[in-house]
Parts: sequence; structure tokens; C-alpha cells
Amino acid sequence: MPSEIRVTLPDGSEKRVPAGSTGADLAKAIGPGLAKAAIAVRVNGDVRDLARPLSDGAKVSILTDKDPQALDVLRHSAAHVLATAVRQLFPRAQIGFGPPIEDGFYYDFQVERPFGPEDLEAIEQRMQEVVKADYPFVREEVSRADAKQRFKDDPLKLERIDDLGPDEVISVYTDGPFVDLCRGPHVPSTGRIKHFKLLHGAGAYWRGDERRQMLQRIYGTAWFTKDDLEAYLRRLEEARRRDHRVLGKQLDLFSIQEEVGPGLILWHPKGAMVQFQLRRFIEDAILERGYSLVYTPNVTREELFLRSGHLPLYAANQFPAMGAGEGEAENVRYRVKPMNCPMHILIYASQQRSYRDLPVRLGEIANVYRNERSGTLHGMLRVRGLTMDDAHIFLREDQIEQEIFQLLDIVELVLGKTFGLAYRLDLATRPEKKLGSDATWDVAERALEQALKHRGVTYRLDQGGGAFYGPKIDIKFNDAIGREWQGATIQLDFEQPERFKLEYTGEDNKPHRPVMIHRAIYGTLERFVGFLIEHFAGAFPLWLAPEQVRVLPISDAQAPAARALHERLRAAGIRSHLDERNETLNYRIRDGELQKVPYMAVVGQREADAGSAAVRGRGEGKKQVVLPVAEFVAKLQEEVRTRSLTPLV
RNA sequence: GCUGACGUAGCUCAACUGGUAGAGCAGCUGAUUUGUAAUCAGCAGGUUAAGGGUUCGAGUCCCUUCGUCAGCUCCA
Repeated sequence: MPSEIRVTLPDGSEKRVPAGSTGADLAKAIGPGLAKAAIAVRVNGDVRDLARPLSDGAKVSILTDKDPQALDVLRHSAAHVLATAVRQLFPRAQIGFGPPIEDGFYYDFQVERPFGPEDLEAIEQRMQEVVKADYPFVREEVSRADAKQRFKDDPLKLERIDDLGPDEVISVYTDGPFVDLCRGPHVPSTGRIKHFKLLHGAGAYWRGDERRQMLQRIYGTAWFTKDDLEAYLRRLEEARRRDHRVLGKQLDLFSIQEEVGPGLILWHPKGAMVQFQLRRFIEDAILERGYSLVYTPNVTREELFLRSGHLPLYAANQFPAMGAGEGEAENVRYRVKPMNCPMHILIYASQQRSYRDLPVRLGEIANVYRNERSGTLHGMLRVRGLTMDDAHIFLREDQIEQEIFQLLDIVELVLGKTFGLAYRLDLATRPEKKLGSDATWDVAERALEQALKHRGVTYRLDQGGGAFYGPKIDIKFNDAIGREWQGATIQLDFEQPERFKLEYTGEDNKPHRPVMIHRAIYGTLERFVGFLIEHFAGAFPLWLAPEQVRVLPISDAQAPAARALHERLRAAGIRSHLDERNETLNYRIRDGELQKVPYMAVVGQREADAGSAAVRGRGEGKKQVVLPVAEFVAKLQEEVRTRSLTPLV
């Protein structure tokens, strides 16, 4: 065995260290500062403990708190500290998994009694003690038999051991009194975990399977610095401030009321105006692109959904059937529609179609109802009454790619150009519960994949994420605080045309079967508006703002001039509101700001005399622009027409 | 659906271990006529989510139902 080994550092230089040197030794050899800052070491791409020996010829880099991967290590170790504390306080707790996650970590426990808020406080206290004790994380490799012996009282761990492949190295980590089956890596000792906080407890199914027992999960967050931790907690705070459920109430956009039912939105006038503008925008956009608008009923005979294949595959998400009432045949039952496709299909099938007619594009902004499980509902973002900007496109197989290009163009127009959102594409493939043959799925999946490839866009693969009738391209976007949402979706369907025996007459004068695309651009108006509320923190761009201008006379003496301005704005198509309440100007300005009105036009004696308006932009404070009314109107119209995201006045 | 926490005036929140439901804002009335983020005063507003139970007495304790929130699972 050679007495020295050589390793390559990130800058390409080589370093000789004694054989058997560890990552920690290497860090020390490079410099004392690095040794102190070192968290873990990356060896040929794998992150490992500092205490593990390096191998000859390896490419290594020492990870410090600057490295995002080091954060995962820290959080993973924090999860162990959490488990250490829980085991001390609840010796009979069985341990499940405890991985790092985005922004933090969690650990699952099987306990006799769920954790309450007081428990979390006590656990966090105990964690501080574990940190203070500065137990080193010690790694050992053990045999399967040894591992089973060590975890003989932890059935969850035993199950995990049984799942490990025969060739997998089984390692255990010890920090002070706590031993865990774990792949690692970890920080050198518990003392490195200084800035953390437990956030909340919740139930979580063992191994994510709802048929299995529910464990108690504790979530926490951990950071390298106090500042990072505080910044993160502020970010959570900010998220709450932007919460569409809170803003929806404050801005009087919508409500959800127990008397109506969960997941059912009452759109108040202001929220309805936002929806109305979005509808106009998308309807104009698709009419320009060869779509036809259709309207279809909210209930249909149950047999239709049997034929489409929704029943029984989708039945769990549909509201139960209703009878037709007295005097009609007892066996005629109706269903509220969860999707529009069967009815659009019947419109397609209502006449003979020529290959020259294709693609036939039928669009409908329609309400559909899905019986979502109660626990999944969330404000406007997950509801039971959905307003989809739906469309079904019937086309020839050779038209798929071009059509998908057009759809991606519309997506870019709406999400990218109009709202400035960065979005991502997912290719979602066949799920477990599906209709149709694998051969058909092969064709459909390949068609979408080809379209994406030829378009030259990057996308992720979402294995098993498809709809039951076909694969889809899902468009996901992030909101202002980094959360991800799915809006638009483009779904390819060979199955329903088959079930409904759809046809068109080809050039060869023979019948052919068309393909179908289901698509939505906003997804649903509920989710999209909910998202926009959070994205803009309620401060909608002018074209969407329910109230665009608020006109404020300074005192009664200017009321006629203010009213004239208000009327003029209205005549110019601007949504103006006249606030001549008997309140101070300060009070009314504050109210306008809190209501996030884009512009307030103050009319004092000077403005009344000059035919001008003193315009205050939303959030601009005392900064005001005095300009002639005609110019103000023109600028507003321009800002609306261009759907500008930034104010023009 | 599952686990846990929770539900008090239109909104935000008080009410010690069971002992007369209270405040700010919003609303209404009046005064005030305001130059860029809260003028002053008065008034009104509640079967404490609903139903049942324990108790001399329940917002508070117990049960059921409904709903909300955080997750899990599922999804636009």
C-alpha cells in the first residue's frame, strides 16, 4: 500500500496526502479556515462524511456552508437531532424516515399519542441540549444480520432493511445516545446545527401509502446562519401576507361560505371583474386562432360518462347520480359533469367531417364539478366547482405536432408575455389506472415527446402522471415566493375518439379516426385568479384591476369637478370609482392604498380650475403627477390596451 | 378520506383554573370641509358554527355533525 495518495481539487490542482487521510485531514492540510468551515466532502460527485478516508485519484471538494448540498447535509443531521430528542422524551417512539426537504427536514415517528404544540416545544428544547452536547456523528458499516439485531425493536426500520438490495452497503449513524439506519452523510457533530426551528406536526402515511398506518411527522427548518433562518421565517410571513384567502377577503374578491359548501366559490363583483377580463382575453386569443366557442349543459345522462370511460375510473371524483324525477323512467339518471369532453365530442360527431375541416377546435369556458376529497381543498387553488378554460381539438395524427406548437405559443402569450411568468413543461406519462392499450399509449407518448423535442424546449418527465385517457404536457409555474403551481395542460387522447367511434372522411374518401387534444391555458379560473392574487399580492395590473381609478375630491367644493372626471373616465371605458365620502383626504387615500387601486386622482381647486388631475400611483407615496385629464385618459387606455405590467402614468 | 389543531360581532382578536360575552376597525347618525396612508362624538351590532349531554351555572368540560387550517394521500 502506498504511503501517499493523490487527490484532485476543484481548481484542477493535485494534492498529496498520507494514505488513509480523511476529508477532514485534507481540509486541515489546505488551511485551518477551511477545516473549521468544512461540513462534508464531495468525492467523485458523491457527498460524504468528512471522517471517511479518501481514495487515491479521487476528485474531491470540501463542502462548506456556501454549498447548497451542504445545506441538505445539515438538515439531514438536524432530522437526526430531532429523532435523538424524541427518543429521549418518548423512549417508546418508533422511528420511520427523516430526510432533508426543500427548506428543511422532517422525521416520522410511530407514537402512542400524537405530538401537540407543547410537545414540539419540549422537543425543540431537548434538541438544543443535544446540539450543546456536540455528539460526533459516527458512521459504521454493518452486516444485514447485525443491522436487524440492532433495530430489532424498530419494525419500521426492519422493513426498510428488508427492502435494501443484497449488494447495498448498510450503514448506521450514531450521535450520542441515538442510533439510526441511515445512508448519510452527516455533519461532523451535532454542535454544527445551530440555527433551526420546529415548525409543525402532522400525520403522514407510512411510506406514503394511504392503506398503511399513519405516523406522526414533525417538520422543521435548519440553516447555517441566524440571518438565513430569520430570512426564511420572514419569507413564510410574507407568504401569509400574500395568501389569496386573506387578500380575497380584504379586497372583497370572493368568498367561500359554509352555507354554500366547501370548495365552491362565490365570486364577488371585484373578483368577477378579474375573471371577466381573463375570459375576454383568452376567448379573443383563441377565436383569432381558429377556435369556435360552444356552450354545453352542466348535467347529462349518466350513460354518457359510461361511454366516455369516466365511470368507473373517474367515479370517485364525480358527484353521485341524481334521478330525473317523477314521471320519467326510473333508470334515467343524471350526473353533474366533471369534464366537458364527452359533450364536445358529441358536437363533433353531430355532422360528417372532412379531412379539410380538421383541426376542429371547440372551446368553452365551463363550470365543471369534481368531488375532491375534503382534505385537499384549499381556497381557490383547489376547489370542487371549477371554471375551466377548456377546449377540445379534433385532428389528424399528422397535425398533432403543429397543433402542439400553436398551443405552446398560446401558453407563451398568456403566461410568458402577458404575465411575465417563468414556467416549466412536464411530460406526464401513463398512470396505473388507465384506459386503452399500451400500444396506443406508446404512440401518444411518443407524439408528445417528439413535439417537445422538435420544439426545442426543455421539459421534465413525470412518470405515471398522465390522465386516465392519455399522456399530457403540464405547464407549471412558480409564484413570487417560489411555490410551484400547475395551470395549463395539453393532453393527447386516442381513447375517447375510439369509444365514440369518431370519424372524418379522408382524401381517400374513406373513414378515418381523428385524434383528440384536451387543453386548458389558465387551467381553471379559480386556480389562476388565486395564483394571480398571490403573485401580485393583490395589486393587479391595470387591465385586470377591478377598480382602476379612484377619484377623490378634496372637499365638497370640488365634488362637481370630481364627478365630471369620474364620468369622463367611465365614458372612456375606465373602471372609475368616485369616493366623495365625508372623510378626510388622508383617510380616503389610505383606504385606496389598502384596496390596491392602481391610481387615485385627487381633484382640488387647482385641478378643478385647470381641468387636470393630481394622480397618485399605487404604492408611490407622495409622488404625484399633475396632468391634463385628456392625457391621463390616453395613458390609462394605452396601459390597458397593452396589458402593461408596469404603470405608464 | 386520514392525523392533529381550531371555530366568539361584517373583519382582526380579548374573556385566569366553569360564575353577568368585551375591544379596535368596518357600519349607521351627527359635527367637521379636509392637498396625499386612520378627524371627533354618539348609536347599533352576538342563541359564542349547529345539535345533544354533564353541572346550581358552559364560550370554557364531554359526544355527534358541519366547516376552517397544517400536513399526508389525491389533483387543474
